[in-house]
Amino acid sequence: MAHTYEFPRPALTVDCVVFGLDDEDLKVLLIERDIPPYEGKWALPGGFVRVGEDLEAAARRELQEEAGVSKVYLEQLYSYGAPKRDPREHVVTVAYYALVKLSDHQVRASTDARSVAWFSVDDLPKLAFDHDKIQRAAHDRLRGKVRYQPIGFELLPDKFTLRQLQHLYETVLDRELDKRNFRKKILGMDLLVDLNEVETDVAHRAARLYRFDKKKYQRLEKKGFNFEI
Amino acid sequence: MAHTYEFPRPALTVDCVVFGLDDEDLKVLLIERDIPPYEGKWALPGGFVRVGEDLEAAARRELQEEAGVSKVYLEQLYSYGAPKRDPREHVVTVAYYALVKLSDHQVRASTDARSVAWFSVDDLPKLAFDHDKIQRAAHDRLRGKVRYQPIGFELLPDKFTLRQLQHLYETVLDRELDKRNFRKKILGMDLLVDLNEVETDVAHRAARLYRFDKKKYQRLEKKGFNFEI
DNA sequence: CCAAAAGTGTTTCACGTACACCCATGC
DNA sequence: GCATGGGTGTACGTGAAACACTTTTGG
Repeated sequence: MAHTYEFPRPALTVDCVVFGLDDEDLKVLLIERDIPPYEGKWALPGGFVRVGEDLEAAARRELQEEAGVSKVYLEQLYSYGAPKRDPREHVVTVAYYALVKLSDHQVRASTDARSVAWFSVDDLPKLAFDHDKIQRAAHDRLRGKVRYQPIGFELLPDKFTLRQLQHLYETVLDRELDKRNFRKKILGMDLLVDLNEVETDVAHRAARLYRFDKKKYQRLEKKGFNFEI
Repeated sequence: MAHTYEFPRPALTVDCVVFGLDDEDLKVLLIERDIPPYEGKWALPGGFVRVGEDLEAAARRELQEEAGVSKVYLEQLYSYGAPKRDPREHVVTVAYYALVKLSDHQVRASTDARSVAWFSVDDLPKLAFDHDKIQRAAHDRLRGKVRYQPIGFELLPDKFTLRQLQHLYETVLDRELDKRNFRKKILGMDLLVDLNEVETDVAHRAARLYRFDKKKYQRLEKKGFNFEI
C-alpha cells in the first residue's frame, strides 16, 4: 500500500544510545545490522517513527523490539537531519539516550535475528551512519547532566553501596573523587535512605546498602533544592 | 506533482522562538497566521523542512522568509511529535531558539503579507498549536544556559555598558543582582574589552562602553575555562 | 544645585579541597 | 593475622554574598 503527499518529505526515525554500567566501565548497547545499508555493521537501536506515534513512544517501542529493553530512563538528546546522513535518502532522526540498570537487564539476545551486545564506551567499533557522532553527544550530555540531576541512580541497582555510587561518578566523569568528600556531600543532601543492610559475598568488610529517595528529591526540587556532585 | 512512499510518514517542520531584549523586558517574535488552521492566531515563525535541506538551514530560511531575520545565534531546542499537536495530520517539529540584537533588527514587516510583532514574554497572546509549550521550553533553556555560556551578548549591541549587561541578566534570570559583585565577577573574567568610549545622550554621567572578546573566550574555553554568572 | 546613575572595597561566611588512620570482615 | 576495602574529621583557602558612599554629568 502506497502513500502519496503533495510535497516530498524526509523520512523520520528515532535512535537510542543506551548506557549501562558494570564494575569495569560505562557500556553502550549496539545492534548488528542485518540489512543494507551498513549491513553487518554495529549501530544504535532505532527505527522509523509511525504515523500517529509519539516520538518517545517510538523510541521505547524500538528499544523493546530490537533490544528487549523496557522501563528505562529515557530522554531526548538532539535531532539530526543532515541530508546525506543516510545514503538512501534524506532521513531525519530524533536521538534519545537511555540509562538502564545492567543488573536488571541481563545481556539477552534480541527478539529478532540481529545480535545485540554491550560495548565499552572507550572501545566502540565504528558505527553505521552518523551514530558515532550521536553516541559522543549522548556521552557528553550524560557527563554534563549527571552532576546536576540525580540521573546516575538509574544506572545502579535499587540498593547500592556508597562505593558503587562513587565508582559511577568516577566512571562517568572520568576522574577520581575523594572518598571522604564524596560521602560527606552525598550524605549531606540527606537523599539516601540507609537500609540497615549490608552487601553480601564480598571478601572484606561489607558496605552498607542505600536507596535513593526519589520522592523526597522531587519534593525538595520544587522548593528550589539543587542536586549537585 | 505528487510524491509516493511505501509507508506513510509524519510531516516535518521547524519552528523558532526568537528572543530580543529592549530596555523594558525580554521579547518574543511572533507571526500572525493567514491560513488555517489557527488562522488569525499568533504563532512561532516556522515551516516545512524541504527534502535535502539541513534542519538548521530550514530554520534560518524560515526566519528570513517569515520575519526578515538573518545572521542570528540559533540553537536547537527540542523536537515535538505528539500525534495530535497539529489538527490536520501528524506533524513533527524540530524547535530552535534564536537570540537577536534588537538594536540591529528593527521590527520590520515580513516579506509576505503576514504581520510580525514583538511581544513581551510576560504578556504573550495565546499561541497556535503547542507553541506556548515550545516558547516556555525555550525560555527555560535560555534562563538555564545564559548563566553558563556567554550567549547573553547575542542579545546586546556590539558595544554595551555594564549597566545594560547587568540588566540583561536581571531580566532573563528574573532576579536582582548586586551591582558591585556583578561588575567584580564579569570584569574579573577579563573577557570584556574596554573601548574607552562612553555612551551618549544620557541625562546623567555616561557609562563606559565594552565589547565581548569572543575570540579570547574561545581560546580560554579550550583550556578548560568556564564562564559563569 | 539637584537628580540620576556610574563607579568603587572590605568583611563575613560557606563550601570545596586536601589529607591519613583505624575498623570490620573473610579467608 | 593479613589483605581488602569500609568508614570517619579537621584545617585551609577560595569565592560568593552582603553592604554604602563618593563621583560625574546633564539639565
